Amino acid sequence: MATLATVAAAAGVSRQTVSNALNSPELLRPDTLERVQRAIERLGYTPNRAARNLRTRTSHLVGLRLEPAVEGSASGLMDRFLHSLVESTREAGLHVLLFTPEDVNNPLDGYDALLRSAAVDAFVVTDTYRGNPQAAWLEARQVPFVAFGRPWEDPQACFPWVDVDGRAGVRLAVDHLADKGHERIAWVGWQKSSYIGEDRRNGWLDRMHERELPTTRLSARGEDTIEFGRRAAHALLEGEHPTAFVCVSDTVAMGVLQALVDLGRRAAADDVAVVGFDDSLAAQVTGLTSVRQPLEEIAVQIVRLLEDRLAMRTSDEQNIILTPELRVRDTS
Amino acid sequence: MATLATVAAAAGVSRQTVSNALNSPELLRPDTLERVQRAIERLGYTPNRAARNLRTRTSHLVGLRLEPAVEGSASGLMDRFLHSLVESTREAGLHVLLFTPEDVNNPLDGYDALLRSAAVDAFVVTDTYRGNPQAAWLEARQVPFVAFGRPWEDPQACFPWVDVDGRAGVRLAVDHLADKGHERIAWVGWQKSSYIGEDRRNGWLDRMHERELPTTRLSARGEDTIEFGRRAAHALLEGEHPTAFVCVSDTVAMGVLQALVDLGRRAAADDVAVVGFDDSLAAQVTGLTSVRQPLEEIAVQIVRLLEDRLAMRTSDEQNIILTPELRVRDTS
DNA sequence: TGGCAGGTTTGGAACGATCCAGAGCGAGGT
DNA sequence: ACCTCGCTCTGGATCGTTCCAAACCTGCCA
Repeated sequence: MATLATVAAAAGVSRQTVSNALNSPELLRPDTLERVQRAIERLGYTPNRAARNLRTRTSHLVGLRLEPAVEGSASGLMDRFLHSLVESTREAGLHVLLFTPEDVNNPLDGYDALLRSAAVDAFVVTDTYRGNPQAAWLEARQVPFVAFGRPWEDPQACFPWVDVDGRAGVRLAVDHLADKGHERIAWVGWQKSSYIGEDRRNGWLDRMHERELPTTRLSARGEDTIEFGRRAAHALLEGEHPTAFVCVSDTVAMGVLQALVDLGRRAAADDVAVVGFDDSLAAQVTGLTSVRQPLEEIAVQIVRLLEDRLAMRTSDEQNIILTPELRVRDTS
Repeated sequence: MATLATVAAAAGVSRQTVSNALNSPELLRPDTLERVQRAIERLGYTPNRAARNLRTRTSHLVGLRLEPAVEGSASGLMDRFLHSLVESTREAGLHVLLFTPEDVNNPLDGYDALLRSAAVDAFVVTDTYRGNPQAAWLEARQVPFVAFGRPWEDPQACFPWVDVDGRAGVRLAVDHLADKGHERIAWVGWQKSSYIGEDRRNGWLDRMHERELPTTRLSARGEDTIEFGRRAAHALLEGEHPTAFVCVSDTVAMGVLQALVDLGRRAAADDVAVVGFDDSLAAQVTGLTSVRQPLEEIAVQIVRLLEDRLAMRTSDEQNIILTPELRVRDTS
C-alpha cells in the first residue's frame, strides 16, 4: 500500500511536501505540485485515515444514535432522514457512524464511549422531544452537536437545532380543506402533554379562528395509534358531523380512514376529507393527503450548523425552523 | 485526556502492561491486573481509537452503502434492517459506517475510497439483485464482506451471504389461505426477469400444484407499483374470480386492496383475502396480512459471517437461507 | 559582494496505541 | 551451586500522518 513516504520517494520530494500537496497546495511551486500529483495518481495513493485521525485528533465522523423504531407506527421518517443526512455529510467530507445504546432506557448511553475513544467528532441528536438530557450533557462537555428537534421543555436552551414548523404545516392543511369548502374540520391529535402535538394543534386553531369556523367539540386527543384514530373519528362523526379531519400523524389518520370504511363513507374531497402528517410510506401508498417534512433540507441545514460548530464558527442563526409542505392526494 | 502512558505512570507499571490489562488480561498477575484496572477506572481512561487503528491496521468499522430508497414503494425494510444490523455489530465490537455514492448509477462508487483510506475493515452489501458487481469486485480484492441477498445471476459465486427464502414464505401464505378454504388463489407478481419475483412465484406454484388447485389464468406479472396491483386485480377478478390474492410485495398488495374498494368488496378472510410480502409499515397500518422477513436474525447471521471472515476463519456454512414467517391480520 | 526578505522545501518530533524481543525473577531439576 | 524454564513485565521501534522550526533557494537592493 502506498504511503506518503512512498509517494515522496517517487516524486523526489519530502514527505511533508506530499502532505502539503494534499492539504495546502497553494504552498507548493506549481511544477512541484504537478510532479507530486502525478506520483500520487500513478501510485494510487490515498491518505491513511487512522494516521491522519491520530495526528489531527479528528475523525470526520458524526455519531447518530438510532432510537428504537416503534413498530406499527406509520412513520418511517428515519429512513428518509438518514439518506439525506448521509448525503449531506458526504458533501462536507464527513461520514455518519451509527450506534445504539446497550440500555435503551438510558438516553445518554453510547455517547460517552464514542466520545472518550475519540471515535467521533460530533453528534446529530434526534428525538429531543422526551426531554433532552443528551443536549444538556453534550453541551456541558462542549461536544459539537446539532439537534433535530426543538428543546420544547427548555426554550432557553442555547444550542444549534433544526426543526420543522408543525404548526405552519397544519395551517396549510386547514387552508387546503377550507378552500375546498369544508367548514366543520375536526382535529384528531395527541395528548395535551405532547409539545409537538399541541404545536400542531395550534396550527388548526389558528386557521379555524381566523376563518371563524367552529372548533368546539371538534377536537379529540389520544395516543398515536390507529385504534385511537378510529375511535375518535367514530365519536366525532356521531357528534358534530365534521366533513373533514386533520390528523396529528399518518398513524392516527389511518385509523380515521378505517372508521370511514366502517361507516361506508368515502375518504375523498367530495365526501369526508382526511389529511395526515409525516407523508409516511403508508400515506403514499394509501393515497392519504399528508403534510411532508422537508427532511432533505433539514439534513442540509444540520450539516451546515455542524460544520460551523466544528470549525468553531458561531453561526449567526443557529436555530432553524423549516416549513413543511402539503402533499395532496386522493383523500382530500 | 488520559492515555496509556498516564495510566501506566499512575499504576506504576509500563505502557505495555496497561495495554495487556485491556487486551490480554490473562497475561498479568492478578494483583497487577487489579492495580491497573483501578488506575484505569480512576482516570476514566478509554483507549484512543485512532491510535489503535493505526497500529493494528483495523478500524472495527463496517461500511454499508445506502441505496436510494424508492419513494412510494411500501417497503421501509431498510429501517428495520439497519437497526438490527447496528445492534448486532455493537455486540461484536463493530460499528456501522454509512456512505452513499456520488454517482448513484455506479454500483461500485464509494467502496474504493473507504477501502484505500483504510476507513473500514469490511462491508455489508445489500441490493445484490441487480447483478452484483460489488461482490465480484470486493471478492477480487479479497475484502471481507457479507451480502444480504443471493447472487442470483451467478449461483456459482463463492462468497458469504444471507438471504430469505421467499419461496418458502409464499408457501406459508398459500397454505394459510388454502387452510381457510380458498381454492382460487391468484398470484400477483413481478416481471419474469426478476429472480426474486420468480422465486416467490415458485412458492405459489409449489403449493397450488401440491394441493391440486388451479393456476391457469390466475397469475399476473408486472411492475412493483400500486397501479399495477390494482389493474391486475381487476383483470383477474373479471376472469377467473379468485377468492384470494397472494402478492409479491406489499406495494402490489396495496393496489389489490384498492381494487377491492373500487368494487365494493371487502378484503377479509370471509370475502376476498389478500396477503402481501415484506410486512412493511403500510401492511402493519392497513391490517394487511403479510410475509415478514426475519431481518433481526438476518443481521445476526450477517455479523456472524463477518466476524468469521475478519478472523480469517472459514465458516462451515457461509451461505444462509432463513425462512420468513406469516403475520396474519385482517385481510385474510 | 553581502545581506535580507520571500517563497519553498525539509527533517525531526509527535500523536497514542501495539508488536516484538528480551530482561527479571522465582521454582524446580541436576 | 548452577542452569533452565516459565511466568511477568519492560523498553524501544513502529504504524502513517501532520506540526513545527529551521534550512534552503532566489532575486533584489544597498
